[in-house]
Amino acid sequence: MNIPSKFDSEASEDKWYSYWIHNDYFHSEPDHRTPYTIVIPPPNVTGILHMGHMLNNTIQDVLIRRARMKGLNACWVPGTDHASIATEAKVVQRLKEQGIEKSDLTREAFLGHAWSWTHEHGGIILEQLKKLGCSCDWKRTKFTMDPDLSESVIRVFISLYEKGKIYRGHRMVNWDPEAQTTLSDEEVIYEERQGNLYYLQYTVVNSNEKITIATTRPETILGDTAVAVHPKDERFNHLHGKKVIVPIVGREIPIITDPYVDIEFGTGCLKITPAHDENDKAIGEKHGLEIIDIFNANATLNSFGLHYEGKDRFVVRKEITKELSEKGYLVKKEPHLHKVGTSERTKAVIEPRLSDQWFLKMKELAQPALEAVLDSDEIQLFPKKFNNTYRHWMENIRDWNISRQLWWGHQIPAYYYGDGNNDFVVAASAEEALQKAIEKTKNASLQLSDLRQDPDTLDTWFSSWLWPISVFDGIRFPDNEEINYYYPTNDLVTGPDIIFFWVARMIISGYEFRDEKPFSNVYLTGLVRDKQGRKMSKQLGNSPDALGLIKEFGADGVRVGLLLSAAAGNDLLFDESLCQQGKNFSNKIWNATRLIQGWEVSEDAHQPLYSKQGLEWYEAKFQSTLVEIEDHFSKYRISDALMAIYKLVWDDFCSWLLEIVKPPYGSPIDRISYQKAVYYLEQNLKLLHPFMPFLTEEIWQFLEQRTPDKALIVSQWPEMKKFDKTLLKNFETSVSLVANIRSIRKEKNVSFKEALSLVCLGDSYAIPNLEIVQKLGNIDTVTFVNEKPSKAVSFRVDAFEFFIPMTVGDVTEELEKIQEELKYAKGFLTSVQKKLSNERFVSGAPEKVVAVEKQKEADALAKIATLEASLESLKS
RNA sequence: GGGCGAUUAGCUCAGUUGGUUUAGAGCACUUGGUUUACACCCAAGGGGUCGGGGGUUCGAAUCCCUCAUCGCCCACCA
Repeated sequence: MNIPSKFDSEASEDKWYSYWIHNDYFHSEPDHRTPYTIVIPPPNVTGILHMGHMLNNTIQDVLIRRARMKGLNACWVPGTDHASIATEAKVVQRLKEQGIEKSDLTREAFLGHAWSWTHEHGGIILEQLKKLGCSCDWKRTKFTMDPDLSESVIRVFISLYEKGKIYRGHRMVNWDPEAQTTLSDEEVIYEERQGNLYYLQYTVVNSNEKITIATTRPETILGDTAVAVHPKDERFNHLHGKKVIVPIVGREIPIITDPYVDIEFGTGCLKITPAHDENDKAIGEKHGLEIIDIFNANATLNSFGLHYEGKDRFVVRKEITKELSEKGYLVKKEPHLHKVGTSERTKAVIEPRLSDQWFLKMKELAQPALEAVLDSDEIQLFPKKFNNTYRHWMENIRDWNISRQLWWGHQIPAYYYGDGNNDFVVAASAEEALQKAIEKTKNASLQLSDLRQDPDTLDTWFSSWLWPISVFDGIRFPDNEEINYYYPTNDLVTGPDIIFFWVARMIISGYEFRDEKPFSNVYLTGLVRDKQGRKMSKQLGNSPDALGLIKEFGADGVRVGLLLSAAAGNDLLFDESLCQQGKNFSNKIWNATRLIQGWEVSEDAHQPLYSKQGLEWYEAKFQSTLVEIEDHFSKYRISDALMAIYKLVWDDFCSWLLEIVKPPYGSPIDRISYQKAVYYLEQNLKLLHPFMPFLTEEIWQFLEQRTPDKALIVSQWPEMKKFDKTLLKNFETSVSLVANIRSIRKEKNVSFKEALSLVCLGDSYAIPNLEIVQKLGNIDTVTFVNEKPSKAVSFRVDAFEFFIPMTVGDVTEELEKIQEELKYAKGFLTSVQKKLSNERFVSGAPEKVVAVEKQKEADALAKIATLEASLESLKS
């Protein structure tokens, strides 16, 4: 069969992807083999593929394909996450566009809309992953709101509640006024913003004295219930126990003393608003202050806002500043840089708000997870520097606010039967809840209709933290075959941005629910940035269209482009030229195949010595590279592994081996060399396959002569064998000779077509791979002499001198070249001798090191002698 | 405010516990190339006082101190 002259990536991608699917190569079932498992970081169900996903999933695919070829039972579980806030926000948005408010809908009706949105957009991203070539076990696709996974979440909630780990608390939480829900601490991003520090005067009751407080949020004075000063701040001693009047509101509030106040900051007087600041709340509790909440859920002011009622907090900030100024309360306003908490999802400014929420106690749960990473090394993070980040978070872990005021998600299985703080039970169903409620209250007359389920849902991460367990149904059936076989999984590939959200919590849940780690290694990728180092974002429009790239450069090209410069944990500055490089590489491999395929094989032809030498060398080269590659993989240095293969294929295989083996024009190739060339091409394809699955499968299937494996995807990864290192060393000498000859051709303008002679000084020097040198240098005769030829250009390899006879008009150039070499050699010798003449080096350094230095000295001396002799003969 | 990590060729990065050439790779660059796989190519080249300063050592890109710049994470200073 003839191979087409161009590689058609698009056609190949569709063809081989369907072929793999059709043959069920991605599917895994427990068997006698050792499992190798990866669970995908589930993307948002309605999300679309971006560069981060591409990088992340390419790495996973490389790992899983390689594992598959190594004979492991490779299982990559795909799936999606319901992403409560993000999805609910999108659905609310869409409804708004249709003129429907969420508040107009019943919970059931809203969920109906959310599900249809999910069905409409859900899974698009999984289809996109297929375009990339991801070999996920699609039959195992999971969604965090699948019935089995949902049931697992509810069970876990109940079990933690029963263990006393989950409690309901009235706390200051992070309120997102846009999504109108609370957020966990991790979902709040602090941004530095330019604001103002407002200095406001409060009049002391029954006095003309005024005190000045400083605040960044003048609108919150409406909720002030005290002014605090430091007990040791003598400026305010006379005011202890007095009261002041809050401007505009006219409320009298006490002056209290608390060491929390920083004497140095602002005026040393701090207004206390317990409803809207966590510290103020603490001080308020300590001093028994009144709590006045001035905001509605959407951060407009409520009736405590007086004439500002109904207006947004930021509008009020402006307007109240004006009023305060007009009425003379505002002393001054100065610019002030401070951090503002914003919502990770909606970007809205977070409002600290007091409310009843569900919390998970973390301190004890975190302990085994902390030890697994930092003490026992049961779980390793790559790169290791993230251990510190991990430690810091785990050691300072705070209780996790797991309730969200959303409808899209897992509804909290708590059922209220009364209005008291404790009038609820936690149960898997309403019926069960009724039983429990009756037992608890001893009130047999309770009806289902008396129960009211908590309207809140659980934080999305409260379901994804179970992912490695729940996808194998290990929560509901802790002893099932699948969980026992696939768990713990092997590698997790994700971004460092979700190390707390997800990675740490999965480790926690793994130990809590399975008493075992969820995975052994965590590969943390970097962020994909644009060429200028900016984060890729929709607003900047600097995020390339993922599928467009695949179309332009081929999935293989894009994969290679992404991986070439993606060291673990390092951000990747993405540039399309990287994909171009990947595409060029595809082209190179394709053409190498075409070359080999085009050879005519002769059964009679003898194998030339150069082919034999070349193939023997390549065997050694391949093996030494394989060692290197395995080492890179073991350290998760994926890009280094790829680069090693890239050089092996491009330089060693194409530029050297194929040029060596290539038969002269018009001649056929001998059978042995041909078979070996094809064999090594196949070996190369195996190494390449995890990185470039489509191209390699296409070529593999083209080759007539094949190893017994049917498809490359399930072929066997090359075995490591012993190899002869001297072959490599000798070949380097040959390479050096060839390079020198080529260099001389270029300098002297001698065409490659013109054969040259090579003269070697000395009679017994065995030039390694002489036949190869002759072929690649186009050398017709080689002679050994004891006298330097008079008309020739020279070069030196190791300590030996070679000549290429030719009429040299001007010896100046030759002289300069030798002098240059001499200068270098002498400089080198000096540095070596400096070391050797140092008494303390000779006595202090290890013997081996000294011996090496002595050898260097001897070599340099020999080379200098040669060069000087050459100079002499040229000058004479 | 605290912690962590970086700083090596024009760009992106290697450089393993200090010692194999006077520091490497890929890309880019320069020069030459219509040889019968590939110009998405071939060949040959140029390019770095390893951020600055100080120290330890026989020997430092590598260890210590210090300064500078950048990045990330964490933290309740109004």
